[in-house]
Amino acid sequence: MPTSLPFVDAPPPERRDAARNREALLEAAVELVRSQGVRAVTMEAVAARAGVGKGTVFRRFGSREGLMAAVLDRSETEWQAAIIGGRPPLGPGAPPLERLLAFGKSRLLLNITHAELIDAAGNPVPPSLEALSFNTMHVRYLLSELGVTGDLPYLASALVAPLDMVVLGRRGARADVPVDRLDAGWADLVHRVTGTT
Amino acid sequence: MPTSLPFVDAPPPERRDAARNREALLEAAVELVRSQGVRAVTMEAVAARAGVGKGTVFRRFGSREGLMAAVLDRSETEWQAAIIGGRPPLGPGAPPLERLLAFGKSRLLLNITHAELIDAAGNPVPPSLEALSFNTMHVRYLLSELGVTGDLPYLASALVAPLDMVVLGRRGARADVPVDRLDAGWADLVHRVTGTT
DNA sequence: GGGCGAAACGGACCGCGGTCCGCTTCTATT
DNA sequence: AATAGAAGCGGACCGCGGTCCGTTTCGCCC
Repeated sequence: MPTSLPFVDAPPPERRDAARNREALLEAAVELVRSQGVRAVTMEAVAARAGVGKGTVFRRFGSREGLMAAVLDRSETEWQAAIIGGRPPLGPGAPPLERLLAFGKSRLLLNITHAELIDAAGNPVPPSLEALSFNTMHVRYLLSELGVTGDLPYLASALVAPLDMVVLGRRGARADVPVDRLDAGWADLVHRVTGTT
Repeated sequence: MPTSLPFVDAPPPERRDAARNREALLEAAVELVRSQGVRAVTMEAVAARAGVGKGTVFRRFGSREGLMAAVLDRSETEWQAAIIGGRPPLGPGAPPLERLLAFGKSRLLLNITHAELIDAAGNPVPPSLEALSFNTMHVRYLLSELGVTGDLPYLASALVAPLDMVVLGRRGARADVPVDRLDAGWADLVHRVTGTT
């Protein structure tokens, strides 16, 4: 008798050695980022440090971007938890507008902090319905709470975009603009879009 | 006696062979893009097609991104001319709001058309005050014409961002969203930001 | 035309991301 | 414990972006 009843059609679990290697690789990657910066994280270096072959890194994470995304995922998950179930004004409990502004500021800071990593993580793999990222979903929800009408998915993307631009640094705001100003600018943008004062 | 008086401190002109090679390389690159797509444009392929060495390509364009930017520059310049001095509503003559909306639609289409190329061109080289790209400068100007007050540089970037997001495809709108909707969404955004109906 | 310094050239070379495939290790089953 | 077949492994190999430096070409001046 199996120790736990599997869900029907559940994908077979990861083999034990595979899981061990995944963990070792992730830890190696995190440590390399911490000690030598994102640029030093080559697939071979990570493999060597984890004591496995290069092929294994690619099997587990698919690509360098995938590996970076996995590294990023740790802090990102934590942050998302703070949004979903944390304390106000980031988490539920505060009025929507306040939450929205807090979200923007927090996301901005996070983007700046993890700029290199986010950049190295690139686009998430699936080119399909990932349009509904966590960020846009959340903003979209807050907009609806605020009673904003219109193409909410689009408006949400449009609001999130300037926050990301800072990181991508592409044809837009530059890093030498002080954070306060970016934050203030975004707040103004939010007010204009939501029609609040 | 020199055939033309040089400007003071003007950088020495390009040597004749250098100019010839630049032209040949650019033509080779354009032709490769046209016939085989952006992905096929490897530095070695371009060099071979132009009948020069690989090193020359790098000397002229610095990097693959630089080369792509140079290729892109051709159509981009033409487009910019249409904005600056073309016929209304894109060019001067139409009311600012109309121009702004025309700009958005046009830019959106252009971004979609040249998506691969723009992506391959990456960030422009100088990480300095390039905050003032042509697009943001123009939007900023139109906003001021509309009498919008506030942090105009920021608002301009924020408006341009969603247009670019389509291309970068990052954590935002996806390619499978119909263009009309992107256009309509952007128009709505403009109205909200500018406080117009 | 000849000579000279500077600019440009070209291709061998390097590092890294990514693939491939023969070999090893795990685990379910009896 | 033995076994079989699937899952995982690893490192040789490839292609491309980018660098380097000895050689060639250019164009100015005599």
